[in-house]
Amino acid sequence: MATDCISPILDSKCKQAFRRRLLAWYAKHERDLPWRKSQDPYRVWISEVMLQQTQVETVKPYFLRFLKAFPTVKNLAAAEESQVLRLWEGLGYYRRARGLHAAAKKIVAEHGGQFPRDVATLQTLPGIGRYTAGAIASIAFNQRAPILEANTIRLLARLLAYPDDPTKSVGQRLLWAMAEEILPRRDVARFNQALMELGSLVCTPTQPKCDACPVARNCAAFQEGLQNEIPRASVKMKFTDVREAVVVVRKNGKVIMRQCGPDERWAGLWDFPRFGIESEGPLFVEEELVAKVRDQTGITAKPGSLLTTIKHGVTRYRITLDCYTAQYKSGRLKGAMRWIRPAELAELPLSTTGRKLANRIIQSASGN
DNA sequence: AACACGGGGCG
DNA sequence: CGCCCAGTGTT
Repeated sequence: MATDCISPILDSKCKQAFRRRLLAWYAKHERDLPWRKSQDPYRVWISEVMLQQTQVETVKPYFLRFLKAFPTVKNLAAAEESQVLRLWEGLGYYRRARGLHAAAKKIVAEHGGQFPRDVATLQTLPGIGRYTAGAIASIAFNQRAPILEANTIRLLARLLAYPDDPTKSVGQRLLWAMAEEILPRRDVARFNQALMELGSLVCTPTQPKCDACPVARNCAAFQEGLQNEIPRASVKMKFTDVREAVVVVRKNGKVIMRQCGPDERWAGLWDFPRFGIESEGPLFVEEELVAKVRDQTGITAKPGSLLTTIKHGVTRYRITLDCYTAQYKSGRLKGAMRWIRPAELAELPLSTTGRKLANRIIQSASGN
């Protein structure tokens, strides 16, 4: 066996056998996913961006709805950003939606509405990094471009029995090189998707189905019985607990909302007045609510009942969110704040917590 | 190299 | 409740 190979499967004969086994397996087990109906680069692009850090089952309904609203890159480029965000609502990582919209405009303006075909040019578009560029180039254009993402990191790490954290830069360098080494000359679109499919369906994070794996004989981890230890877990980020409050300030049936700025959480989405809570005890909390509502909105309001408490996580924060009502007393709205009617709430793009709250307001305004 | 960025699914 | 997910961009 050649000693300059990254792994046994990179020996050229083994490599060919590996590809053949993988493709044969994929021919049998390929899932029928909505974005596999065609190789239209627009559809591939939308799906790949939606799939960033988001599971296949979650993406399906969003993809179908999005494609119905914006069937082509021109439709997307011509859309209102708020409409794009509205269709993204609930999917998370909203910068992806803004990037998609900006990239669509750029493709129309600078590329005549035609998708770039090469990895380097694809990577100049917002929201398209090394993985997504490789995915579009290979899947839509069958270019010989490697990909590396959650499924294939795990798969390749096991094939190599790579003992360290494969998400660190050393491991990434190695695995990107391997992802390129194993690429076939043709059929790259199917090959790359087959790698991900195998990682997703067989080479799973826990309880990998090695007995059903077409390339178990190429897998160093399996040969050494290490499939449950590899890949080594990455250092986990620890959560910080924080308390936050949102306040539904009401006046003549309207509520105060604002659009989040470009450099903050939920950029482009609308939100209720929201802030951290430091004090303990209902009296001190009420005092803090009044002060922070006034500071943020310019309005003096009297806090009412605690509507609900929602727990959710954002990055490293574990947030306990208390939702209050409050009644307008005095003052004028400042900055980006707006009075919004309940009916308008339905049209604005909101975060998931914002939507939960908004639904209650819409309900109580229309129903009883 | 470390963080920020969401939210849901699953054991 | 902790881990994981078809990553990207900024610092």
